[in-house]
Amino acid sequence: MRYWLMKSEPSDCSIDDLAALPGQTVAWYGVRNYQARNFMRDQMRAGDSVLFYHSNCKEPGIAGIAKVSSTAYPDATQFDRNSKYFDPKATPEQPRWFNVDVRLERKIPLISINALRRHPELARMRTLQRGNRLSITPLDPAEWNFILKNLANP
DNA sequence: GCCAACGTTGGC
DNA sequence: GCCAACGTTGGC
Repeated sequence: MRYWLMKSEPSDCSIDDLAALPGQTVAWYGVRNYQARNFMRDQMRAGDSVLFYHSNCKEPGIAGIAKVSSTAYPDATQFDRNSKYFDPKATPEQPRWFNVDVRLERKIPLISINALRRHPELARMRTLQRGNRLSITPLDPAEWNFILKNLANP
């Protein structure tokens, strides 16, 4: 079982948007970065734990706890001409992009990026590194445990 | 809305 | 296969 941090722009899908969806589950479509795709396609399994992170917004930070609820399957938006995620080079026979489903476990009081930066235990998190842009990053179990124990208590 | 950092593209 | 130009990300 692995641990992940997944970024979502609240203007696109916020934690409250996720909570309002049927089954509180969302297809994590629209990832168009090969490294992030490979994480989903090759390493994610149902039951993996996820930190749901709000990015590119007024208060960036961890907004909830979630779980991966499916293995990866072809991202439907790559075939949709009307989608901004349409990829003319992708075909159903040779899909390029994949997504998993993510289900909300619980919303938590926002752990801001500043709060995360305050803890030396988390200094190695990819999301906190300068210039990091990956929207999906693995977490060390120790980082997950630290955050859950110290920062995400109900 | 600025801009540094990074990924991708495409000419050569 | 190099690398300059370009587009995107995302914190500030």
